[in-house]
Amino acid sequence: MDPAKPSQELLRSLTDEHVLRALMRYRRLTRAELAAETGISKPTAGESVRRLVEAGLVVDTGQRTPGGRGRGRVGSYYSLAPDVGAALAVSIAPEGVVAESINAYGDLVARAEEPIGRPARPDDVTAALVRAVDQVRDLVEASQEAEFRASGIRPRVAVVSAADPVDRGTGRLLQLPDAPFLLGEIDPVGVLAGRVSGVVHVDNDVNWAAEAERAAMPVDDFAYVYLDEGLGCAIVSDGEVRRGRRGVAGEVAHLITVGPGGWAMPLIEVFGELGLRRRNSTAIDVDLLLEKRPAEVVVAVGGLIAALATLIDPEVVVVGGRWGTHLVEAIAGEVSRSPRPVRVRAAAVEFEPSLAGARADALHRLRELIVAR
Amino acid sequence: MDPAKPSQELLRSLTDEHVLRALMRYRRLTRAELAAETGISKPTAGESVRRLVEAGLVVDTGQRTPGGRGRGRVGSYYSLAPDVGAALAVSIAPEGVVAESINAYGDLVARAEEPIGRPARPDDVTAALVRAVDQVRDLVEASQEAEFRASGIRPRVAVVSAADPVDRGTGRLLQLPDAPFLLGEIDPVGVLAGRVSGVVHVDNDVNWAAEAERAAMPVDDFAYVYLDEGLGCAIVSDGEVRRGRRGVAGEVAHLITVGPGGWAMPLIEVFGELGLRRRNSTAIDVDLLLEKRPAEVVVAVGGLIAALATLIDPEVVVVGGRWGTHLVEAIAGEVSRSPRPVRVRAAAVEFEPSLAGARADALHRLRELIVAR
DNA sequence: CATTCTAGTCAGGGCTCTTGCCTAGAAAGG
DNA sequence: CCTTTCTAGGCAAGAGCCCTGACTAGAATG
Repeated sequence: MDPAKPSQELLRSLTDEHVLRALMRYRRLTRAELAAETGISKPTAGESVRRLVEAGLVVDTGQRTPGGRGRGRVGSYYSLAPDVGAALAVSIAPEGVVAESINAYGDLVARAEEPIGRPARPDDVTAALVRAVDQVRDLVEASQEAEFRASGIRPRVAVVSAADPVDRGTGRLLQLPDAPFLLGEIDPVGVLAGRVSGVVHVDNDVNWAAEAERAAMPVDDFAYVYLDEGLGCAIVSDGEVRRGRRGVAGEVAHLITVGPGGWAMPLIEVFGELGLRRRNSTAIDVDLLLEKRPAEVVVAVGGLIAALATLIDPEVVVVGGRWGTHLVEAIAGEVSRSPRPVRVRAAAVEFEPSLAGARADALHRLRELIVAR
Repeated sequence: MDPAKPSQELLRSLTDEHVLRALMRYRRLTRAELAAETGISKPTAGESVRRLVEAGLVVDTGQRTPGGRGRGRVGSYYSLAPDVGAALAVSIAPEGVVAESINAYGDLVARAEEPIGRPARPDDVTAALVRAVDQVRDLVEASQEAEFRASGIRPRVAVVSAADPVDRGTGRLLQLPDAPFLLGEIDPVGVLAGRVSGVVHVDNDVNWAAEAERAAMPVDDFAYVYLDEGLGCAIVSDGEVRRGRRGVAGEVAHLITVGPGGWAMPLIEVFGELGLRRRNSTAIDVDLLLEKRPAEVVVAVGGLIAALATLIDPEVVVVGGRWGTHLVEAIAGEVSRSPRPVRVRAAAVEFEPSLAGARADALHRLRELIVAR
């Protein structure tokens, strides 16, 4: 049965959920403010606060409404208890690992960055991941503010962005045949399992970048094309990132497009054909590409975007990645001359887009955990 | 706010919804059976029945529990009131129009078929649509069973399948440049608006066929490739048909694939190149194609499926349509030799797949209307 | 020091759900 | 034919949740 079973308990839990969400949003509220904010009556809101304090989810901050509000009785501010916990957001890229601890308000509690030497070997990447996460834990532990100390040491949930295809079922990084594979066979779930009390959720960095883009703009159907050392693509349909069966939707290296001379050819081979792949690596040589800016690359990407436009009918195609952002205008021009033109523009979220998406999801998951009990 | 506001009214409506859904499923139940089935207590279930009878949504059938059940007091059977209404499911294809009236149990109440002469001109199609729908209404009206008469004359919702691209916003048929366009500029919403008391929902026939396929098998991510006079493709991701911004996701005629001689070329042009398009029409000549079975067509479809596999990562690609079903094995063989093989099989729903999908959606929408009040 | 004004509580009441018991009434069995 | 058995449905009591409206506590204002 889809709809929840009707019961008084359902009502009560709904009330508590409203109160908790209001506190997540406004950080601290008096009982009266809670009632006004949630639309619940004052006695009911007060009763809910009493329950939640008893359950340890909400605390009296000790703060009182300041005189500045005018006359009247002073109110007690309540907020979420420190031990509702924190979430971990991690970005793993060839340049390095970034780990952040986020509390239920969405505040950044601690952050650590660990560079990775070139070329990135799987063991180095795993080691950097461990160092970054442990450093965040230490930072939280050393924090002066007691409220953070209790909450962040062992995150309740972790969300990881990785710059390679990720298996949707296992969370492991996946080497697809002949496609750029930047990090190697990392298993973030295994590494983090002991350091997180709950779920470790891993996904591809482009999917997270698309998630950040989605949150930043009111478009329900778009594609995010990521053009950097690796090639990536994320699909947002009906307002959600669509990952496909195994989670490798948008792994476009093998998409057949127009190659040099008009031949049909997989996208990744275009770069090989033009001598734009790094020696001893499947990665694209971005510096060389930006120096030469070959028209063939623009045409090939145009073929990719035409395929996206045809198959998923996006409102707009967002282009990101180091060389993607540089060539976005040439690509848009190429697409506008195709038989099915579609709007093309550069990504709106420019700073750490993948981490931004992972962070937003980590916050969302943490809040769900708190509300669900 | 996402979660519903807690209130006593919410509980009551949830109870009523449970009762209504149980009646939709089991057709007739006594109060005691309703309580057992929904898990709600007897007095509450009884009270809900009283409310729903008063609201006119439920009626005492007059039937009583037969002695066959053993001793004990006889119970009264309740079922949905006849005037909860019916839904209309319509399929518009070049061969003709089929219209069906469906009641809230999912029973076929009436059905009419109207052929269309070749070639199908827009006016003929619209006329056939009108005739079919009116004939269904007359059949319902003439029905001996009073219960159907009251319910089906003016459907509460209509779901239409059309064998051309459909604009998601307006429900109109959409001519895409140079793609096969079989029916012409029909406006089913305009035609049916006066004949239906509620919404008229139109979508492409391949999307509906995919919907029927989805209901028939436990797969959340697949693509449905439809190969007939027109070329179509539907994408099911995370358990739902994804239509894209305008609703023309999967209009694959212009997808770039491998053409004769290895040249990159839009899929539809492959058929022109091979002389497989009908004279004075954008449609594919299916008989000729099935006679010649050119290897180039299999290769071109293989390119389409490779693009689908790459971009949306389906668990399986389902092939339907007149020549698709005949060539499915050759296509599967071609795909299995590609660098990203994916399972390919023929569609499971063979009889009127589009109508089956539209019918299921019509039923779903009708039930939602009844439950929502 | 009286007034004003707000946070929080209390009292009363309505509604929904549940449990447990009772009644109606037909079939089964002697 | 009468008693027993057994189930559908109703009734009564009670608990829980939410709401309205009134009241109390207590600080700032003037």
